[in-house]
Amino acid sequence: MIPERPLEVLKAIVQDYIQSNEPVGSKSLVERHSFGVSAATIRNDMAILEEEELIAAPHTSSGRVPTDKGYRLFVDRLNEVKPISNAERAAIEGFLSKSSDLDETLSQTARLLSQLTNEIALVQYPSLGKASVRHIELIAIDEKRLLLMLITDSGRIQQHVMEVASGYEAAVVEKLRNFLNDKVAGKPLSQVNKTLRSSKDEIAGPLQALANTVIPEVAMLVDANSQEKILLAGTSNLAKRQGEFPGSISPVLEAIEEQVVLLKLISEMQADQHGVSLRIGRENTVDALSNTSVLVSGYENQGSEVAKVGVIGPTRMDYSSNIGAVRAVARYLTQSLGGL
Amino acid sequence: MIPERPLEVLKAIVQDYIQSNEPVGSKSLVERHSFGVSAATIRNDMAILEEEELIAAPHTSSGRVPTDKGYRLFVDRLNEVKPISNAERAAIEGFLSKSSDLDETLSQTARLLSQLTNEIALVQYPSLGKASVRHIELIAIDEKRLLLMLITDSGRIQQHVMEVASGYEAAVVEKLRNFLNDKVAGKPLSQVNKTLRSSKDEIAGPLQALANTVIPEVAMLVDANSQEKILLAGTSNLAKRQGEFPGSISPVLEAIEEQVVLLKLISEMQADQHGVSLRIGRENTVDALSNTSVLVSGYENQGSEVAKVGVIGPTRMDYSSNIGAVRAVARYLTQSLGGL
DNA sequence: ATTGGCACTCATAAGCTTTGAGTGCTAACA
DNA sequence: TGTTAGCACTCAAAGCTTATGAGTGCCAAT
Repeated sequence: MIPERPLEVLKAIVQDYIQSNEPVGSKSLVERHSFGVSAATIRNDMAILEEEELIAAPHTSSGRVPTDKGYRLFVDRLNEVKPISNAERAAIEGFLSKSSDLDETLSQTARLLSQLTNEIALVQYPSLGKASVRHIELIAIDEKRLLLMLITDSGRIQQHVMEVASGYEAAVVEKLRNFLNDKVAGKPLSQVNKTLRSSKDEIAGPLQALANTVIPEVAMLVDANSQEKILLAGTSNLAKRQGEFPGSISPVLEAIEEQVVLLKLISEMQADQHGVSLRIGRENTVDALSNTSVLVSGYENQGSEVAKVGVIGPTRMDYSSNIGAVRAVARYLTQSLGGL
Repeated sequence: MIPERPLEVLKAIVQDYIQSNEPVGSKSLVERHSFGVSAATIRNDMAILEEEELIAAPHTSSGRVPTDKGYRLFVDRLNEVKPISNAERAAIEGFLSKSSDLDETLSQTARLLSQLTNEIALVQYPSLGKASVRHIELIAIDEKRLLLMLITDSGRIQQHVMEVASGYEAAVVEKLRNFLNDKVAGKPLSQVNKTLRSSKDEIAGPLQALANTVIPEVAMLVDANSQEKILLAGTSNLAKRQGEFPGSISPVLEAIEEQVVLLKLISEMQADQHGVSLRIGRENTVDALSNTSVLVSGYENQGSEVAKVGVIGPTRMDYSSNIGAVRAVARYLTQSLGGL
């Protein structure tokens, strides 16, 4: 087990390094913190930390830098989450109270979070997998076109315009709409397709033709929309921190823009005791993100988690503040969704 | 007037510089092109070009680099637009035929264009200012909530969930929907609010309470959605070209993420004879974009231009290819919208 | 366990020289 | 008049050397 003081030293190293972006040495440590011991003693402690691979020296004789493992221990055991300031709280409340629909709310949230943290913010759209159908709507647009809508209890609304080969009567459309809603309203999305398939036989007479056109489209909507979606904001924040990446930042940006990769990554992340989930450096299975940390928290609707919100930045990020910000934004987002 | 050969020299300089990203000198010019004259002669021509501020020397004795003015002359008078390759055409057709709804189509388009050009792609959502109402829909979600939808002929669908203080009856909702559609269907958005305001008096009896709640929301939807919106893709393409920007790229990214700025910029741009519009370097009024070129083309729906699509990249971009790509994508997008 | 002392390391910065692509100019040439 | 060869000149970039200094590891003393 690592004794107490070396852990304090690690904490100091992480804090100083996050602040200065310079490898931190024993001398500057004793100057900035009151350990009550000399630099030589700190050096001994640092040797222990290096032995444990919690810190590393970029060059034989330079200061030390936390490793991924060091950041991990810092976050898990040494870090106190910094609560957001009143000004920040006010900013969040002001921002989120303004927005009206889901799209608006989410994109505002992304902007807000990127401003609060100075990192790239990500906001996942409420996952349809966990949602239920609130309502299906079928609207005649003109003689040959129908608008099909799928509204979920998470507030997400999906629509699709479809061509109908032959004309149709308003009454038939009405009937089909009622039929569909009877069958699937309230049902979780995952069951919609099955339910519809098994009740196809119940449809008779004039409804049949239209139903044959519409039902596959409903299935398509459900499937297409199980495709998750992520919003990003604040890409320029990464560009500012160029220096913290060994090569170029462009592979990082590429990986982030590749939604599939990101979605897979954050879907694997489960909240810890702080209510957030964090992947540090190489803990991210994605190679391009080996110098970044991903920090997310879930937000809820109707009492259950529907998606994630968080930030991506260099491993050398201000975990204390960012964890606080992400948590706060997730909470306010949950709250704000309740009002939609 | 500038004589013929110097113009040819300018053309060669632009081409070589775009290819190599190195200031180009007289010797390498005569090597790579067959001017039939010696390097000394080319030097004389280059002196003319420099006199006209079409090229400039980064340092007293280095090769020359085109100025914004030089690029401008190149694009306007010397450049042949390179038609897209068959492979590219196939890619465009493949991509766009797949997509179903507007959101999907536009975000696919952005990705596609960024891949074709290796620049940042931008796609503006169809402007509502120019659109008309196709349909207004009012749907009961549950006892206290209504979903209001505004569908425009550009295919854009806007929705808003609203709380209704008191309960209401289905028949009333139905009546109000019909009333609204009678009044504004087919009307341009810009007239919706006025029309509704002036016909408020016609509403009587049980409709009135609900109408008083709904009509302001319609107005809000119309207004909120006159807000334009831009999609971006391929931000990482800029990061790859770091070197071509004097300072950091982050001000550039910031400016681009600031939608208001971008919208203003592209709204000022009017198509030229090629069907595209181009701002080179300082021609962009935005300071942060003084090292970038913005290239856009309009796309149409229902026979009239509804929004723009284009790319942003360093002034040293491949204008020949990019103009071709942007034009092609705009054309296919127009085509694809017709099918939605 | 802690400390002062000390030799050692090595990235960084500064100063210096070399290199070479490229220029502008001039005088000769067609 | 337009073109060319020749030449001195410029200057960024690359390479080299040296100086600096923050920081280390280790050891003997406390």
